[in-house]
Amino acid sequence: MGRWEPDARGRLERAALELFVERGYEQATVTEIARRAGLAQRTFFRHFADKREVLFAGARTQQEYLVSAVARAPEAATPIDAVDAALEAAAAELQERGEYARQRQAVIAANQELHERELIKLAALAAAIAGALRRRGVTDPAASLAAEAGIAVYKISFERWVSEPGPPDLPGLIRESFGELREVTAGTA
Amino acid sequence: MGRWEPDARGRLERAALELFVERGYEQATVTEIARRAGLAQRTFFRHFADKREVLFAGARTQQEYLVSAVARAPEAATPIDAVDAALEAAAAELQERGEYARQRQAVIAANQELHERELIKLAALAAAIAGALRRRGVTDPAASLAAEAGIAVYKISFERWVSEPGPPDLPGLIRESFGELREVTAGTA
DNA sequence: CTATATGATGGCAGCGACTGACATCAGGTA
DNA sequence: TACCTGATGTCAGTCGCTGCCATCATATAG
Repeated sequence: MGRWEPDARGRLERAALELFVERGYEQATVTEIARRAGLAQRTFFRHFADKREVLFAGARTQQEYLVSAVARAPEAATPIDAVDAALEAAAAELQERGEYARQRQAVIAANQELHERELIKLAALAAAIAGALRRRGVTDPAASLAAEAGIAVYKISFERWVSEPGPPDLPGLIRESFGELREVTAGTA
Repeated sequence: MGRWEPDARGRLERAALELFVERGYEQATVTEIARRAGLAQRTFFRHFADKREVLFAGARTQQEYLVSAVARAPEAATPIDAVDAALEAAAAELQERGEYARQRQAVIAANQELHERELIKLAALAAAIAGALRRRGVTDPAASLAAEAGIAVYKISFERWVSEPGPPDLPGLIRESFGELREVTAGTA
């Protein structure tokens, strides 16, 4: 075997998730993760900006997917419907890697630092979706509001999905939550 | 002067904000902050869990205020109206310390770590508001959705408030944004 | 086939955030 | 006066993270 086994980045991601599951995020040092992947600590930080980032490598792909999904929604769709459709599509993708997603989410939920990182990724997602809506001609603050509301719906739906025992379909939960949001905001005043 | 000057915590908060404004969050070390407050580095970490937390000391007070404001909303108020009223009241309080708020927000906006911490504080706020709504008899997921939607409105309104040159009233911006959220979510489907 | 350029990696020193353990001091109390 | 309690100081040590330079594998030029 040569000095450079292929897919160093992927090996680091898998080694990290393994160690985080085995003994928790804080108890696993970067040096250990790198060693398990057959690499040096210094190399870890060449692939990931910091220790948390190793769990969020897929965020960029997900964001690009969501943005393109918003862009290709029917021209007649309202902003909120475009966001709904995009999130349901992304949820369907996610659900196929259900086991990985649940394991990863358990690690994140057990650690505040990771929760913070997740929130800022979701905020970036909201900003990207708002941008996609503006490119559809939606003006602010409607674009930002639709995007943030969509992310709120996604957060709540995802929490219900991981917490519930059986495997209900995530897209369905998202659709329901959008409906409930409509009822909640339709109030008086 | 005695060994223990009063209000060590407050001195640390002020020294930290000063240094962050002067040369940025990352360039200011905890040791420097403590020295400017006339204390040792170790004492800083007895008052604040970590370096970021020194900027978020008021979050707990704000959360208690919001929860009680939701609790004392008229019994007939819808969930979203209760959240609206609470946020407008909190915004009025905040606006009185407008100069401090803007300075603090500038520091936070310039640093990603601080932005992350702010987001998790807002998420905690949303959870607390949802709890207050449940105590009013609102069931989930309506309670969570109303709370998250409210926080989304707050985020967007606050951003507009700090970015705009003149000093428009923050409560008014929040009220407007709730109205726009209603229009956005009222879409078809 | 050899020399060289390029990119990925390793090793090391060092800074700053954070923590545990122990000593010290001010103020109150028996 | 002796003691107790809480806030602070000091010190050593771990870990995340970075800059710097050496090293190795592969590709390409010659």
